[in-house]
Amino acid sequence: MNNTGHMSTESVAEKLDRRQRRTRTALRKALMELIIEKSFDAITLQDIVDRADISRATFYLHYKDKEDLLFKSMKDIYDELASKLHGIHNQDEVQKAVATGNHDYFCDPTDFQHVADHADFYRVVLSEQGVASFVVQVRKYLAQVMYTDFCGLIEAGSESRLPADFVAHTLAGAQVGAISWWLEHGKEYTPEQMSRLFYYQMAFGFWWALGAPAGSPPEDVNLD
Amino acid sequence: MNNTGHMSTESVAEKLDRRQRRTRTALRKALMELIIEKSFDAITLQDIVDRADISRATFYLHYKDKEDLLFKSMKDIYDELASKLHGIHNQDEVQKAVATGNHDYFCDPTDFQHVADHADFYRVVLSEQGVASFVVQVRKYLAQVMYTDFCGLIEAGSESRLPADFVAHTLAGAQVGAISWWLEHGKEYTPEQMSRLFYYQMAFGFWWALGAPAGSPPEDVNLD
DNA sequence: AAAGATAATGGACATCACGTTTAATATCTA
DNA sequence: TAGATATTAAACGTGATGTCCATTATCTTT
Repeated sequence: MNNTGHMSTESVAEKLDRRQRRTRTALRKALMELIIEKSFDAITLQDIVDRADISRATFYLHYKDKEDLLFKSMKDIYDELASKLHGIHNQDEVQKAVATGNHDYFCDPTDFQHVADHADFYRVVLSEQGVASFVVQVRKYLAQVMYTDFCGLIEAGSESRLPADFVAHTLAGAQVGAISWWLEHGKEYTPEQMSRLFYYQMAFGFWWALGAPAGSPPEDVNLD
Repeated sequence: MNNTGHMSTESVAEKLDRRQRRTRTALRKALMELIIEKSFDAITLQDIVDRADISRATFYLHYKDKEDLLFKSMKDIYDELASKLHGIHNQDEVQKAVATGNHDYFCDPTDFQHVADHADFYRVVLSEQGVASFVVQVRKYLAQVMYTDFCGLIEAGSESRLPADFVAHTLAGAQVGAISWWLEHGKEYTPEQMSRLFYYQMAFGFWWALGAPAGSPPEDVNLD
């Protein structure tokens, strides 16, 4: 644990010794390969170093254990998504979108495109054989992004009928559900189509989605 | 693995030797205690048998490994939920509800009440320290229940604008998100209130939830 | 290209949890 | 009570873990 910095991989990769870069790359590649072959729990440290062709002693010079490797590997993918979403989802953008009536803002295929780019990884890691911490982290991250959106939306003048963070976490869960469904059953849909399905569903509700008569939603929510 | 039948626990408990009943009860109780104390991965088999005061040899007479014990223990809780939902969610009931305009049917606190009854368990097992297979199983189970509802709803005469199984999986994910949020941040809400929040959110969509102008939803969905 | 610095290596090691086996003991059911 | 069956402690082999060290390979810098 003497060489393991806390900086994001790519950004400072140049500062690392070429040998260290090679080691880390090989280990992460090996883990990603293995994780789409069998469940994370079933992967042994020896599996990883064998696949990477790195000695076990070297592994411990870089990572604490296989969880540590997993988290730092996931961070790469996670950062990629974050950087794609960065700059898009902030209160200014939301208010601009609302002001101009730009629905496309809320119907953005970035998320689904990102998942499609890492389909094998997400399919496994979000599955029953997957990693609980990752599933939950993804949901929380999405919830946070959505919360920003909704706060911007509310700032734009509307008065929320339900707690914004409740809505955010609910929608984040919905998106994880949609993604999981997509990876397992919805292969015929493109990322663009998925984002449209998802937006329509969440924006207008299931009565509309199912073409059923909803009755009038209440003007105010009374929880008593 | 010679004594481990496939039947649900309670129903045939009487047929087991009293000693076997005692052993299994002790082991399941021990696991449930441990699982709310630390992550499932961190629980060792020795922890379980120590807590249960059962010898390790005996454990293996009943269960294959700790995963096996977990799944059979979870099945108790799972069956409890299933039996509560049984009879409520079938196409006849849905059609009756739609025909009589009974919104309460879709706004049923059973799920949230069940979660509240096992709050400690769900809080841990749905968390980052939790068990991926359980999170996914719960979501899939809820999706299946909802799918039945929606098929009944569509049978009742409406024409769906979005794929019913997509809607089901999305809503199931949303409910998991709502439950997780509730267990961590929404303690002030009762199960009844949660079911109301959830119904309103999912039934009428986030534009309504946030009190923002939605514009008109499209009459038909065009995915091209 | 050489020298000094640093990383990777294989191998050995103690440790731990696992899963199985045994003969003896405790507890059930009939 | 007797026979059947479940539980038990103890010991064992196995395989994965994490650490250490002396040696070798590879880098970076000059």
